[in-house]
Amino acid sequence: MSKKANSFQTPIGTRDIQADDSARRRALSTIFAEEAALAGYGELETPIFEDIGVFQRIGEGTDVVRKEMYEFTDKGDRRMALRPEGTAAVCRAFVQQRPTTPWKVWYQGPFFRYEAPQAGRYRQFSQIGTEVLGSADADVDVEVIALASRVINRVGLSRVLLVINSIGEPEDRRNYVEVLREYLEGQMDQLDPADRDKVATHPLRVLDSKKAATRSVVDGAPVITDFLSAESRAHFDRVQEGLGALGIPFAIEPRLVRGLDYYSGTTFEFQASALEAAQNTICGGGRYNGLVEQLGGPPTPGIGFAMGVDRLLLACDAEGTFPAPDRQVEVWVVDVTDGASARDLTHLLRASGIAADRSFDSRSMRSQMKAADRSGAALAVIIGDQELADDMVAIRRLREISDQILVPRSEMVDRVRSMLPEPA
RNA sequence: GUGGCCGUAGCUCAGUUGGUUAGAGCGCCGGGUUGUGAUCCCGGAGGCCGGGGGUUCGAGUCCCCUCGGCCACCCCA
Repeated sequence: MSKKANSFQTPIGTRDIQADDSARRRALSTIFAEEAALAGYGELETPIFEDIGVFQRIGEGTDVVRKEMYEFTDKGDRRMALRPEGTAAVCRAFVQQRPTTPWKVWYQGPFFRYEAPQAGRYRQFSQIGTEVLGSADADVDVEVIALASRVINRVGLSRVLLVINSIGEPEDRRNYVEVLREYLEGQMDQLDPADRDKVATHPLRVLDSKKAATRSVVDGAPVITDFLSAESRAHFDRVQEGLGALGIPFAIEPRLVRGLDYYSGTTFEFQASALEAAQNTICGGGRYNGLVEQLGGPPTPGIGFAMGVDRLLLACDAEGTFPAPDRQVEVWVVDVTDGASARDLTHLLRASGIAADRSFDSRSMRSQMKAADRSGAALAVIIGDQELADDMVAIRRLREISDQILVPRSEMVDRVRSMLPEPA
């Protein structure tokens, strides 16, 4: 909500992500990094902003470049844009660095799209993804899909559907689009009015319309899979065979078209059925065999996917899985003298690898004990005037009724360690 | 960009047909005899009722504008 005129809040569609949420995101990114490393992928960091031309290559006709980019002119009069997605930047990096192929990378970070926010959609959002450049082998498609699948399984998501399709090579698609357009033009008056002008500009987009009227027309439409060349067909068959061999369930969806113009060949999406919301695609990707060339590189096949972190976590919430990790401290140091002991002992505990915290501002013992209890710490280390004078500390178990023990200050770390429960 | 719903304490909300100093729960701070928590009891801080304008003797309550939030379309992760 808007506050006083002289205060600020996050821009529309952005938010502050605090402790529990950020810890969860870090955990997800750790899982992803592990799986990527197991499959031989290295992390690639590209700039948050690039020359706007890099992103314009993802499709002059797409909304993403037409009206959703955060564009600006820098002080050197260069036209720049905040990155709206990851693939184009990875291809730019490939062209610039010319690594040996196959080049297998993964990336993570914030992306930006100027859209009206809604469930699972923000202006600054977070994606984790991979790209493989330089191999047209269908087994790469399988490997990439398997990686996404592994991550989805590891966060505990079970109600997820993998749908795949092949939209063929450009020639296949041109033939298909021609037939599709003819079909749609013949049924123009049956289509939902909102979809009619797409027939001329983006007939493929009509296929995934949500309008009931349009859907019934689309149900009878010719399917792309009937227009694939023998080569595309064989590739797609090999992908299906591979997924079957790895035990990854999937469904073929001939109407699955993806929104970015650079896609060709295999396309796929993981859809979370736990999400009632309109944004149930938690991961989407596919092949793009012409993008590197468009960015000034040699003809190079590529494939990759992007996972929407925000949506993935929404799906986890809906399934009640992947809770935020514990970030409780193990020991709370209560010091009712002048705070110097708390200062020194928390430092000592931390240096010994034990998570420790304390109260500040000379709170009363009662207040400090309350804080200790609330913190979730298993133990309280207590120092009063008596302990200080005797060079001792009291250690008390929290979260249960117990007596406290008195130990020499020099033995504190060892005693604390022995009283702490085994790390999980 | 279009449409629907909504905007009262840090959080979740209540505020009767417009009527005196705007409430609750949770949270926070302090206290319940001098140094001990999670229960209980007492007390306290904290709101120009998102902002601006209007109607009225009087507006958190009605009207307009604006900003913001949520959701949907569109698009996409």
